[in-house]
Amino acid sequence: MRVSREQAARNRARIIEQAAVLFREHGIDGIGVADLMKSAGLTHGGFYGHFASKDDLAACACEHAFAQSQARWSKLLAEAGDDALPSLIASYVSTRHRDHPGRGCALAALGGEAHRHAPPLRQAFERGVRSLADLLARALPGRSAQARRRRALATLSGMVGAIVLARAVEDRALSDEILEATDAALTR
Amino acid sequence: MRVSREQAARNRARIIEQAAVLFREHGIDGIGVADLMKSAGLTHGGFYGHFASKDDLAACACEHAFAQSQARWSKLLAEAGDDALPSLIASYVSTRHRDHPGRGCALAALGGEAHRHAPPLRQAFERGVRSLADLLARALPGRSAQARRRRALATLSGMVGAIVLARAVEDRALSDEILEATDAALTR
DNA sequence: ATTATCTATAGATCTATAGATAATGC
DNA sequence: ATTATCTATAGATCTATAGATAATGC
Repeated sequence: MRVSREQAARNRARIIEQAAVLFREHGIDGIGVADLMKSAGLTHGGFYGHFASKDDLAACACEHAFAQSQARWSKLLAEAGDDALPSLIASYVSTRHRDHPGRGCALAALGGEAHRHAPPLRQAFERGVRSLADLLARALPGRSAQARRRRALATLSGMVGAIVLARAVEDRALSDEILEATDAALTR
Repeated sequence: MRVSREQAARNRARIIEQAAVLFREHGIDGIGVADLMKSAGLTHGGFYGHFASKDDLAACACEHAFAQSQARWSKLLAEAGDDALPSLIASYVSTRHRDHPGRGCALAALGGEAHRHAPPLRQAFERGVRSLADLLARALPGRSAQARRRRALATLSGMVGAIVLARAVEDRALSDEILEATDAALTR
């Protein structure tokens, strides 16, 4: 049963959206094409009409996830006035973010496996790091643009590392402690 | 062809050592039992005489990797005198570490996928975080033990995040910049 | 006799493709 | 007629197990 050209485009967008969630939750190697398509309400055979390969979709899904993060960060930074940066950091280094990888930052969810995948995916990660670091740099204090950029990259490292560690440990109390300590250090 | 009890114990140790390298390089889901056994010079059928499952080996391999990190950190901290902490941080947040995940920190290499595995593995990660944070806390300045512990957890977040991000991006210059900026911020 | 390892394979994946089907859009 | 999707499957994995083999260790 064929659908309209518009519906096909919506289907493609839905595959990407669902993949962006499921990849972040299970890892790129942790979920198959059949399950991705099922979660978009399609059968797996139709996949290759939309994407050249699973890695092609993975790159599109990461691009999508980074665009969402960028939009969210921009909005938070524009809204929050003087406390913009601390409130962005607090919302990133939070139990809510830790507990919902599917809707969270792709750097934290998939950063560790990015280097094992094809160039398009790694390039999506690079653009993601650049754009998110740029947003931080604009919001950070600092004499020169270079000093702000350096602080931005270091801050991003702390944010990503805190979520990775908080998700990795079993004990909730230790996990909470990692988040609190990192938040305090970065907003100091 | 059977081997002696001692040789079997050495074989088991070699499987764990090799697995600790290969898991950090390829991810736990990224390498199979057959390849792990081959790299230890054995056939895959013998695997289940040594371990209950692949996840059982993964927990042992992470435990082993953390023990190595702990030994390395202890040695660095004991040797380096006053500059102990900055030199530990510099050796962690380095291009050398970034470029050799197989011999590097398991938190950076496997932290992102730990939460998708069985409890024994996550518990190994928890013990790893605790022991490495303890070593940092002892080397950090700070009025109270609690303040040192908080600074230790935040420092660990920054170290792990820097390696994750530096490995994820394609461009070497950006990758180097992430490491330098994080090193500078953490040793400031 | 026990047991560490080997060969062989079952059973369950997973990516990708081939060909059929049926609705769109010229 | 074109094409988006479906069914079915090829071919390559991967974990785990069963049974055979051969050397150790009582």
